[in-house]
Amino acid sequence: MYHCSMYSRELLKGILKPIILKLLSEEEKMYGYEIVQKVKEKTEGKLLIKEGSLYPTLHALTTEGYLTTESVIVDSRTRKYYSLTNKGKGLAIPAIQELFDFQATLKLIFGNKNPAIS
Amino acid sequence: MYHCSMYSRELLKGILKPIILKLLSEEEKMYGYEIVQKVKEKTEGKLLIKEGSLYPTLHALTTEGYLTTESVIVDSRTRKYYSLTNKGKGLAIPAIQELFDFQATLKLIFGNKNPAIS
DNA sequence: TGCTATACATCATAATACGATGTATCATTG
DNA sequence: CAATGATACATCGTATTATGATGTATAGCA
Repeated sequence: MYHCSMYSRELLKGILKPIILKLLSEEEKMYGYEIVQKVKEKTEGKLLIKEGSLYPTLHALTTEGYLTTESVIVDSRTRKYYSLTNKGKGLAIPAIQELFDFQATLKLIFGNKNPAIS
Repeated sequence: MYHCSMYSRELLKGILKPIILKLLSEEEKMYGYEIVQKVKEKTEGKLLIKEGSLYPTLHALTTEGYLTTESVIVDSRTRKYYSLTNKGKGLAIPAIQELFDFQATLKLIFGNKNPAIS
């Protein structure tokens, strides 16, 4: 079997990068802590991004050229704003589409709520 | 931060076990190859379970007491049927519910198809 | 004869979310 | 005033797991 899922291996494992890309495609620029709060708010507390996941991922996306950063001091605390580069916007579109499709595919399997367990 | 997502770490990484549990809660008993085909069929070819993933997972679920097996020879080829134990049914219900919720939560973030990229 | 489908299996690897841990400031509250 | 919790960043080792590669074997078809 040479061929794979329509969905990349990364997607099946991880939804963090797509989430970041999705939020940044809606918000222009955001800082790490804000992303954590936004996801919490959007998902009604059901999805809590961990710092140990988020910051390394933001760094990775930046290193790969998908994000740029801008540091701002607010109330003596550092905020590191992230925004999509053009390359990042190019990545965001298929990534978001992919996860949208993935969500729809899950529904094909898990759509009906009540399992038929005898 | 002591507390986690509503969703288990396993879920965020893997959807294979829930898929198996879901199918076996609908079908009574299935063999490995049949599961691969069923997922392919249900998802219109978008999700292709790999043998390298499926068989080890079936073995693990069996070892953990969630599945029982029954081997049958059909056309000189072995079919190993798997079915849920009572313990397995107990696992299936929350696992399916969890993935159903997860799917709905993804929709909260990725629900609107068109990203607002300027 | 070779290819595809059926049908099982194992193993090493790569990817990544997380827990634990650390630093630092500010606001609140007993 | 001291303690707590929220804000805000960071790093690192670990555990988990889907997959590719590989192997065995039968059946059917071109």
